[in-house]
Amino acid sequence: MSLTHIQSFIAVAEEGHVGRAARRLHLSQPPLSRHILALEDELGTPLFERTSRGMRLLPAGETFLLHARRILAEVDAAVHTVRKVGTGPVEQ
Amino acid sequence: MSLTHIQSFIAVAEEGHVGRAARRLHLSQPPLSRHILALEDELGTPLFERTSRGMRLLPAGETFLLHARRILAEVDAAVHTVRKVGTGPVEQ
DNA sequence: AGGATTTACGTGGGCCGTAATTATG
DNA sequence: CATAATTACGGCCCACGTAAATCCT
Repeated sequence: MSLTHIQSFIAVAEEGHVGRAARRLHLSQPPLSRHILALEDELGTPLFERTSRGMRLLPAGETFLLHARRILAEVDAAVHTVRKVGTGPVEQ
Repeated sequence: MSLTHIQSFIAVAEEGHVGRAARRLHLSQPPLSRHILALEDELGTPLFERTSRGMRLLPAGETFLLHARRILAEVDAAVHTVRKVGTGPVEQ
């Protein structure tokens, strides 16, 4: 599992489409598709239903989406908070 | 930033010592040291004070440690929750 | 001088992108 | 047959490990 995989998952979940998500991430489809497959493999369950028009979230995917967003938000918070603490006190 | 870097940071913070943390992570010192340096670079502030006996957390490091643990806990929760959802319902 | 971190440097594995393949309506 | 996802495959980059250097007490 990696933060990149999580970002990829969120993009595909929101676009419902690997191609569009890939453009949004400035990435080509194959690696993006592999990110999703790797996640599904690691989690031991499919996250999307593959249709001929794209990908739709399964229940497990909906659940993971909530967690995924929380993880990235937490990372963001960490960065911003630490930057503030780091540059706040005297900083010799 | 990567989950690996975060794990590395936590290990060094808890051991107060790159060498011991490296053994605990089954990794050699140089990459581990680079993980910390990369984090500090990305966050724009030092996280540890380097002493001749190891490394001690600075205030920014203490702050980051709280967030780091929350991030990994969130990842863990995501994995376990999704595994449950995935294997729960009918699973045709 | 001893114990620690950090830099140099060469190598191997992993990830990307192009191209080909498969699947589905 | 068109559109979407996936697999094959070649190449580059990044991260590791060994070894050397640096720093501090």
